[in-house]
Amino acid sequence: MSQLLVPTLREDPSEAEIVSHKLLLRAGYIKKVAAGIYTYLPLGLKVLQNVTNIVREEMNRAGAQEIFMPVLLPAELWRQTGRWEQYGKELFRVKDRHEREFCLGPTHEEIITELVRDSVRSYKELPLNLYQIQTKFRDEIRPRFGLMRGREFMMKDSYSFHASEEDLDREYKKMYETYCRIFQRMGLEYCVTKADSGLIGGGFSEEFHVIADAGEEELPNGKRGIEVGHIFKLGTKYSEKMGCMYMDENNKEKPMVMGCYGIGVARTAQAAIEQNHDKDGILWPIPLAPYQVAIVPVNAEEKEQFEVAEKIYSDCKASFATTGFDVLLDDRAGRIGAKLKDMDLIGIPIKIIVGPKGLKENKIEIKTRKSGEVKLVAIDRVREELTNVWNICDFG
RNA sequence: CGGAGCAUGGCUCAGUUUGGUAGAGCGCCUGGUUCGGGACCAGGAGGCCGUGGGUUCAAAUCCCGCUGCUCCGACCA
Repeated sequence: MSQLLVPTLREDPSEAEIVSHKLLLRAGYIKKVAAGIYTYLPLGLKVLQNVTNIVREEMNRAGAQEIFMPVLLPAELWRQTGRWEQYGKELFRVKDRHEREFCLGPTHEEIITELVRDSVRSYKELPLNLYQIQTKFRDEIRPRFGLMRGREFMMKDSYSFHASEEDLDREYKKMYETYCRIFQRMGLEYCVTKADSGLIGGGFSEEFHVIADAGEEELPNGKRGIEVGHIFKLGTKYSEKMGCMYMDENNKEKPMVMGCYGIGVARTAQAAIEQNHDKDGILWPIPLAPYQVAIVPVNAEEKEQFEVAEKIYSDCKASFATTGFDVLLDDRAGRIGAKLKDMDLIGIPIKIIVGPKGLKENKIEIKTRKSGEVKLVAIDRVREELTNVWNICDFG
C-alpha cells in the first residue's frame, strides 16, 4: 500500500456538498479535472470494475451479447431520427478537419439500430439483446454531486430487438429481473418506479432507484432516490425512422420492436456510498469494496509483525484467486491509529490487525468495519474465519 | 440559461471593510523522543494571492472586464 496512490484528506474538500461526494474525494477515489469530469484513482477504478463485473455477469447470464460502439458518432445518423436537432445543447458537437459534423455519444439508439438494420434480415435471427459498457457524454446544464451527474460518465446500455410486442414484453421482464439481481448482488436497497421516457422516447419505462436521502428525485413513498437504472419499451420508434426491418414467416417486411436498458455505473457506486456510510467514512457492501480485507500490522517496522502480516496476505491472496475479491497489505510506516482511520475512511469491510498483544498467543484480530466487532483468531485459522464472513454476501 | 456565492502554498481557511514587502492549522521533508485508533519537540521546503486591464508613490485588498468552480431552479443514467 505504501506505493498505492490513495491521497486521503483529513478535511472535507470545499467543492463537495453531499456526503458521498465528500467521501469519494476524501478517501482518494477520484480527482476532479473539470466540472462533471473526473479521474478515477486506483481505488475508484477498482470499485468501478466491481460494478461492471457484476453487471457484465448478469447481462451475459440473461443472454445479452457484449459489443463496443464508437464514442465519436457522425451527425448523419442522428439526422435520420431528427435527434440531431432535438437533442439541443446537451449534445457535445465536434467537427473533423473536413468540417464534417460529429457528436460524442450521449446514448446509442441510432448506432445500434443501424447495426442491426444492416446485419439482421430474418425473424429467425431475432430476438437479439446487445449491450456495451462505455463512457457517455452529455453536456449537462448543471453537472453536480461528483459522479452523480457528470458530463462524462460510464454507462451500461443495452438494446433489444424483437419480432413482436409480446416478445419485447418477455425480454423487458427478463431485464427487469436482471436489474433486480444486479442491485441485489451489490447489496443495495432499491425500488422501482414508473417513469417518463424523456428524449429516449417510446411507450413505457421504469426507473431503478437506490434509496438515499440525497437522491435527486422524490419517490412516491416520500423517500428520496438516486436513479441508477432505467428500462424502456421503445416500440418501433427508431426502427421505423431508420428502416430497421425483418422478414416474418409470411415473407412480410415489418419494423423490429425495440427495448433499451441503461445502468449508470459510477453513479451506482456513489449511490452505494450515499446509502452506506457513517461518521468515519464509507461502509462498502462487500462486493463493491476496492479491497474486501486489509491487513494492518500495528507497527510495520517490527519484523515479526510484518512477517506474519505478509504471510496472511499471501494466504488471502491465494484463497481469493477465483473470487474476484482482493486484499490489501498496509505496509506503511505510520502509526496504527492513522492507518486504521484511513482504512475506515476508505471503507474496507474487514481489517486484520497484527499486533504484539495478539502475537503473544499466536493470534490476530479480525475487525469488521460495519459493526466494529473484534474477534481474536489463531493465525492458522484466519482463512476459515474469513469464509464465514463471505457467506453473508451473495456471490451470484 | 436565470438567481446566489466563492477563487490566497498539496488540503481547510484567516487577511480584503479602513491599500504599506503574505499568515495559521493540517499535510510534506530532516533529526530526535515516542509507538494498539489521526503522538510530541526542534529545524526546513513550498505562494507572480484565478486571469487581463485600470487607479495609486504603493494593490491579495479599490474599480472594470474575462475565466473557472460551488449551490438553488428547468433537463437526465
